[in-house]
Amino acid sequence: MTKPLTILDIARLAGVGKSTVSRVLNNDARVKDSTRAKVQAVIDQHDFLPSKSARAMRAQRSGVVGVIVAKLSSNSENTALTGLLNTLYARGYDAAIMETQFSQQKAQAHLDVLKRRNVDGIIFFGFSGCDLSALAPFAPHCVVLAIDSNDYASVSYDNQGAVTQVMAHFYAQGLRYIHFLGIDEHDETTGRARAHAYHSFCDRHQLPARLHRCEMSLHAAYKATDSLIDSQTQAVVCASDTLALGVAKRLQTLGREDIAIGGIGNHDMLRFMFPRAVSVELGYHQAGQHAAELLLKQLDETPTEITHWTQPCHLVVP
Amino acid sequence: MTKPLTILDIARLAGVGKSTVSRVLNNDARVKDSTRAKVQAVIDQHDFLPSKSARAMRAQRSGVVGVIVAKLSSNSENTALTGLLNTLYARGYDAAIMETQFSQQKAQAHLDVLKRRNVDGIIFFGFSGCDLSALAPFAPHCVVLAIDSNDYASVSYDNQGAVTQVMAHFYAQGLRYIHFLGIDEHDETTGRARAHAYHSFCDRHQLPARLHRCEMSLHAAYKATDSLIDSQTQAVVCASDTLALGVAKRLQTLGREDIAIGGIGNHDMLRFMFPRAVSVELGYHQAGQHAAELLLKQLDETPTEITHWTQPCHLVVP
DNA sequence: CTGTTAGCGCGTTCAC
DNA sequence: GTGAACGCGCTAACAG
Repeated sequence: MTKPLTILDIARLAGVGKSTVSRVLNNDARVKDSTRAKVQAVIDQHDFLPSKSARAMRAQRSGVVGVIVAKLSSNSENTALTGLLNTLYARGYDAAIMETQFSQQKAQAHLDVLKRRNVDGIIFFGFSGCDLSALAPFAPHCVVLAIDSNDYASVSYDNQGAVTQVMAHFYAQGLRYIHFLGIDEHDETTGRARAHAYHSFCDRHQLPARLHRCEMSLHAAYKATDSLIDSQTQAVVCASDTLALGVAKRLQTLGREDIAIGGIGNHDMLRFMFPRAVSVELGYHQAGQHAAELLLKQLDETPTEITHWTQPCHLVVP
Repeated sequence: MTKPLTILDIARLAGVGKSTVSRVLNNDARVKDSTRAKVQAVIDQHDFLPSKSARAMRAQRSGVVGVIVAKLSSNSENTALTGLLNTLYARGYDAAIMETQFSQQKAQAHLDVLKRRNVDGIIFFGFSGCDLSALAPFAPHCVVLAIDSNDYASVSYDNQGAVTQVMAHFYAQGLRYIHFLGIDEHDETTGRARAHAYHSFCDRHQLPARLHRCEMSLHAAYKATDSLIDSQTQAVVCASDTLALGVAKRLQTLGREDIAIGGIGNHDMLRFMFPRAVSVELGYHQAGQHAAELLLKQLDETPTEITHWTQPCHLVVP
């Protein structure tokens, strides 16, 4: 493990000054072609790589964006993350990814670390009960994903549209007894917004509304099914595909496969296990990309206004 | 957005020298308590955070470890990642996570970036067909996960033991016609090692071996089931829980629920959808932790020998 | 115990 | 076109 070369070593080897090497590295036009070639040759020969630490210190920008997610095992989050990373890589940025496990305390700790790292920006995956005010020191170089915010740029999912599309689908099929399984109101998006869209649809179309809530887990949905359905039930719409999987399993066990199932998230597993179920593609991947693009744009040109983007969704039928 | 304070600002504000502030920051004992308190007060008051870029440059170590994974959406990988991250955070390291999507080319590009970032070490999640030689510049500050290597420290899963445990379980139940669904031999671990363990068990116990291979996907497993089983089949062991889910679904459709199912990976979904299936917990989370610990140990004390660790596994029955 | 000094590797003025 | 000199924020070595 030999000590890595510095820009000065290259300069000496090429018989030029430090700054000339620096210019070559940064594609500065003011270098004679022959000199450039000579320097480049030395660089290639030793495959010299300029230190980003030094560059970061000098330029006051690290080329790193901090990404704070709640849970890497979440399908929505890791899908968005993949889209986001590709966009960042393409622009020469790296990501410092940190996981909060839904703990506001960990989020705060991570933000502190990211501040010391001089990250150029932050992408924050919102979760139920998170405290966005901790992002203040980073504004306007941050984007929040999956929740709305008045204070920061945001990319959110179309919770309202997703539920409405599933409901409209069943409604168009002539179904009228459509029940809904959601999660705690405390959750702004998956909990409150989606339940609200359900009620709203029922009102508009004069449908009998019947809604239950449970924990966001397969088992909870499974158990909640019995108290949600009755002999009239024609369809169950769920606030997420995880819930839909739980409900579908229970309905299968009960032999109630006459009941239609709708979910949100377009999870592979739901389509595979219960092909008859419908789901809504929320566009996690694209939302991730969009969040990254938004952040990068903010880094380039200090923004005039706070931007909000709602990711379009679309129904996926068998 | 006011310009962040530097250690010099703090020194002036506290009426001391730069290095005294530095000593306070690094818990150097040689500071009078009263002075320390005075400096700390100023630090707290302005919630000053020392720049890691500068520190990295000075210390020639960035406090960052590069983590290269194949696919964030993989259950095994993101589970291991979570374990790994917690361990790194606890020791004050951050992770630069990069995704290869199984592309060796991307892996190489990521490694180049990580080298310029002066990362202190690398944790590389092995995938089928990956070229470990690209890690050479980082040795001995790297650990590979999920595959074996003679050249680098590694943490691998007990592929042999996992298959053997499932087989032994079925064998103990008196089952003798146990078939196996695997993936391409080209994959060293999930493909070759697990198939080999199957054959080996059959030989030892004089069981008729019947093995098929398919792509690693729910649908492929679903379709492969028909040609794998026959009227005698008593159990199907799968090289992964994904395959097991595909097979189980097909068997359910066929009404062949007399056939026992065994998988590897202890995936939540398998246990929920098919509670009668058995699976093996490979210890992804712990393997991730262990990989991080191994790397950190190597960073502390330059290692004498290349360490290899096989993560113990255990059967999970209903 | 504490202040002063000298770099770490690089980019960016300035002169030449 | 090119090189020398300076400074980014911090830590280590040396004085006091």
